[in-house]
Amino acid sequence: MNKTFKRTLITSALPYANGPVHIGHLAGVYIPADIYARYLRLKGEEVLFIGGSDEHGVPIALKAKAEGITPQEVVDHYHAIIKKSFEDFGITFDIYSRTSSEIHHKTAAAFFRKLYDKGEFIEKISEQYYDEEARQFLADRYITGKCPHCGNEKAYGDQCETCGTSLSPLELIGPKSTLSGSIPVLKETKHWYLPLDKYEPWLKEWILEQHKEWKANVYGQCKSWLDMGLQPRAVSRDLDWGIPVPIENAEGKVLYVWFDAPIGYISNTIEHSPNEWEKWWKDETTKLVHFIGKDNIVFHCIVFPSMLKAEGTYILPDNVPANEFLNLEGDKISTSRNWAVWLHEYLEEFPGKQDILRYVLTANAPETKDNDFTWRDFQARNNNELVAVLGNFVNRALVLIQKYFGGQVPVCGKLTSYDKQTLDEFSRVKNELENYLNHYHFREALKEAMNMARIGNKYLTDTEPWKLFKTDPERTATILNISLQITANLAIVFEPFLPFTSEKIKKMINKQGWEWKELGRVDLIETGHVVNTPELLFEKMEDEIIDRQIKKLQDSKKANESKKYKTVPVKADVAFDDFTRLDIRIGKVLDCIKVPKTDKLLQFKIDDGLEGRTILSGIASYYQPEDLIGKNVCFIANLAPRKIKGIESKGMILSAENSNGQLVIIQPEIEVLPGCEVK
RNA sequence: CGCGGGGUGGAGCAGUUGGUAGCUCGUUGGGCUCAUAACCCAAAGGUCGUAGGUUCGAGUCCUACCCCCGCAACCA
Repeated sequence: MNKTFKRTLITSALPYANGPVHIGHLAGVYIPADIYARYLRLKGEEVLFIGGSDEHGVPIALKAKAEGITPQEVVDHYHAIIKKSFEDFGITFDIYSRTSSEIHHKTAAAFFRKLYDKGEFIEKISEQYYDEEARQFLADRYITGKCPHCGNEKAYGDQCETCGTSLSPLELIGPKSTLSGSIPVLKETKHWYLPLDKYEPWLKEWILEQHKEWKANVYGQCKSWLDMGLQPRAVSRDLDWGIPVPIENAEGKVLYVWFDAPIGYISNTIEHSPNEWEKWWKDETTKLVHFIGKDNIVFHCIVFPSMLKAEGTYILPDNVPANEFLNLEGDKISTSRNWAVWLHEYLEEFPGKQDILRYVLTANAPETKDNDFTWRDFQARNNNELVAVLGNFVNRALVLIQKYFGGQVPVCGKLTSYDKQTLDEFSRVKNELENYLNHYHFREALKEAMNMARIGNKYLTDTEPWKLFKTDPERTATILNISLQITANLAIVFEPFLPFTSEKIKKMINKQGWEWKELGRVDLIETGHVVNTPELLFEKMEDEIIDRQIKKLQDSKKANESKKYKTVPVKADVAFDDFTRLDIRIGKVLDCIKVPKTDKLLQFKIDDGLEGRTILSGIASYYQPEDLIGKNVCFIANLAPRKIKGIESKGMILSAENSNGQLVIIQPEIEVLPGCEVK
């Protein structure tokens, strides 16, 4: 904590190159990282800001297969889009590289090899499902089968979405590969594990004792993991896309993505400065900061540090300011559902308006909890804050100078106590601002920056130079001189947040480049200097533009749903006799309650015309229990009973699954007696 | 009793080590007219999720409960 650092190494999570990047990426990781990097550079500190694409792993391999191209072609495509999006948004990476690069392959392999030679890995042989048709081992997620708990036919190898229990692929009844549809076979495979349990005592000391200052969400997450106890984690996979495991007899095995990806930070540093990269990674006076989203906390706080520790010569992160998630119009951002604002599309539709998005995403950044991005909020913040406060002040100051002094900076006379008070206020805000930035509170920092513009507006309104000009031109000169100095200060203070705007201001006042330490000075622009004709920094955003964006989102969602929905092929024929063995009936819901401690389960008491029965059904997400009471439902009466959550369920309530996954119960068209058979 | 984060005026959020709640936007009224009907001032509006407890005093500590979000090999 009390360490004095000489330089700062900033890393930002490597985006996965199987799709473009959206506002969530920007808000959670890249904008905060960029603000921090720009701020430190402006202070004249030595900074290196690292980014890059994460290009290995199963999903990319699968996407390539599905599209009939090579994985390299997939990542080439998205890497280019992602890289350009970041550039266009002014994310000032010192290097943005990629994990498919040769240098990364070499670095990651060497890293693995060193740990291997040091004996830091455990070797384990286990049985895993293998798809003989696709000729590869299957990740848990790519195996489906019947859930042993609730009987759902479409449970995944890692989890059953219907009853929510987590599974291992071996538990699935009748497993099937989602790749080829074939039945996978168990095959022995050898993998290397990093024994995280070995590092547990050290991690506890390092995080829980020495880094109490980490953000609550980060610290809490780590504590939770450490308290639960750590398990060895596999660092290799059976796959043909990735970095080959660099030891003998390891054909067909690659480094697992999470092992390879963080090493990308190192490789990219080497690529950027091959001769002095070690000063960034192996010198205790370097401050290492990882900017990530909350899904990456465990990798960056527990796994990667353990890797670095095992290697032995690297420094560890000083802080990991992870953000929570950004939602969009009330819904989770989702690539597969196309519920997102894509950066490359935003840039096309709002050319030159990067700073508006940078502003909105910073002002509403999910720093302490998940936040919501809405287009209405986007519009309001643009119109009421950027236009009305910042843009307006700069415009006022410059227009007044044009009007009264022909654009030539007038003499600053004696300062009144009000002038001094204003400037004092300025330095107070400056201190606050720095404090926030130093502690990664970018949302608050931005608010303080805006306060500087507010101070400017208030200053003009209070001093009323337009009234004074006739009677007291000297005083007017002083006021406008100060107003212009304030404008120059705004150019400095907004540089980390709104770099394009800052640049525009500098252009208008016909000046270039100040350092952060000059913030608060009132002699930034000398008397007699000529400023350029002012133009508007921001424009009002009309309703139609916003409405169009909202409509676009809704349309793409709809299109996506109908496109995605495919009628499932009809299953193999069954004999009539088999059909008659199934006893389907109508029952009346006597009572319905939610099963405690579950998300999806409803417990039904059904009048079946006999002694009544209890049935559990996983439809709580779609129905209020009380709404179902008194309804007729269709159920299978002779399904073997099964205990779920300790309650015996006798039968199964039938429902139809809509394209969006919604379950809708089947009801008879008119009221029928409980216990009627369905034929 | 799985774990973590969150639950503060209409909306979005601050509240550092406990001392009777702040900010931005919105609303209402007023002022001003240099400015993109922008700006400035003022007011209204909160029993800080609920119930207990510790304390002279709690949004801030403790206990229980409720609600929202997320939770490891796809995703910031």
